Amino acid sequence: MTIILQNAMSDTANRDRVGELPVARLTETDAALREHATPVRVRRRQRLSLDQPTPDTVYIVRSGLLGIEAAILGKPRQLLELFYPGDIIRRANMPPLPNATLTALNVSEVWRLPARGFEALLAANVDQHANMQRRLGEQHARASLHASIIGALSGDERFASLLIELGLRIGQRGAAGIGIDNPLSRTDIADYLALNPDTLSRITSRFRARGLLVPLGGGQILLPSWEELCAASPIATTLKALHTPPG
Amino acid sequence: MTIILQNAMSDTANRDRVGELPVARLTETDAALREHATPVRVRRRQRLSLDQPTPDTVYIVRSGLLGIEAAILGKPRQLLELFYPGDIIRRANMPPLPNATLTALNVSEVWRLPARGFEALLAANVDQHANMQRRLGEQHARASLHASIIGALSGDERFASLLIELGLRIGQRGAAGIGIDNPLSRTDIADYLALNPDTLSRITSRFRARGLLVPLGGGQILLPSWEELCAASPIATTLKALHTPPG
DNA sequence: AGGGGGTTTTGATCCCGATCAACAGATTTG
DNA sequence: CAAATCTGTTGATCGGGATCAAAACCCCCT
Repeated sequence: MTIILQNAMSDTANRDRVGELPVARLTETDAALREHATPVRVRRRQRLSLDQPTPDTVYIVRSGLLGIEAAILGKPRQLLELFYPGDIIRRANMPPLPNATLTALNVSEVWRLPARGFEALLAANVDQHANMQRRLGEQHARASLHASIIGALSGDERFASLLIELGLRIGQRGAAGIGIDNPLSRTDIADYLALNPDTLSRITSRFRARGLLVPLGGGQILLPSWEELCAASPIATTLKALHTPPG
Repeated sequence: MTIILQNAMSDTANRDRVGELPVARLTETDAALREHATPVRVRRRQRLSLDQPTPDTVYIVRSGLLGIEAAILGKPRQLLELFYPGDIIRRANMPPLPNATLTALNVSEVWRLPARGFEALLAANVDQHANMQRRLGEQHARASLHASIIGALSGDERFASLLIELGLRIGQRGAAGIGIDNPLSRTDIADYLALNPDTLSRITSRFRARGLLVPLGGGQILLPSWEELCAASPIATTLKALHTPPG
């Protein structure tokens, strides 16, 4: 089982992804952006300033996974949003909470460009503008859905929803199920789902017992039954719509 | 106390608002939009379709208060987002949940325009584009903050946060405190804060006992002590930043 | 005044997830 | 290798909000 999965993962070229490609494809749109952008490679856990160097910097995710962390007063840390390849990150789109920081949850590459340059690029090209508008719209929808998830779903349902999201985004279909490489840490997941780590641990045990989740060492997990997993989340179809590219 | 408040409210021209004007001012930007838009006047509780008549219709709020309602499966109905004058509403920015509908929470006026026309307008005018971009960014930030509120704050803190938001947006400063006219129904508030009506009732009783909230008949409420109210929410400063116009 | 239907309130109880504490691995450090 | 530290697990207990049911209050009627 493990071997099959690792084969699938080492074979980067042929892997049959469930969701989007991990690295955004380089289209003409990207090429135009690229000219004005500074590529930044970040390691795991590295923080990116949102207020430096220019007042409003725009980041575009090329590969990897990033997230916005914030904390309210004496409340536990929260992971407000996850960013996947193609996503657009800017301070103005995030709540002005103190200590809001952009953190790489995995080794990632982002393109940094000043807000002015970004706006100018959009103005110059109609297609590009529509494309970015669509992406920003999707991200808004995801933020809104996240509130819905946290507000209405039980712990188990929230966790199932996250697994579905990760499966669609960074999952790789193997013979034994869908494998996910290098996911969030336990604490990250707890902060994202507004649960505490203790509770999350109980939930994962329950999922393991139900056969929905198989931990393979090294931060890799396997989802043996996609159908059952989807049945465990009341918003599976919505997640599929939001996390699968329209193609 | 009541008399003072009603004076303040009947005197529409001179009222000293805490937050934004209830009706967006008619700037040049608006004038350009106006040419391509169909004004729609809606009554309380009226629903607006988001998928009709064109696949992606854009609404711009001119006055009043609207909200997105949605429900997950057997879960209780949720109020995902509130829209104030100047806000931009489009289907693509909302999660593709079944039964997601745009509802007027108060008598309102919106401008309806087809997505294509909206995009074309933005492309034509740089200032307009920047302005809309800023508004959409703010709305995204509010959606994200809402997830944060629901995920991290207690019932009392959530309610205090909502009162602060409403005070900033539609509150009117009077001698006895800040008055709010025609707020959301009990159920609306509960759905927005991800609480159930029973719990919300207990919270309001508590607020009344603490002297933070005075109900005046006819859907009007009074916030006698703005400072104490702000102290009851850990995100008061963030709310002020998001719900006060930069001017 | 007296109904009648809806909403808000209140009381009693329950349950999910938080909290606290102790322990087990894993990783780092001397 | 052992000490230290961080992360994840498990058990016991607690509490905030949910749930259910009944009473009180509104508002509109005629």
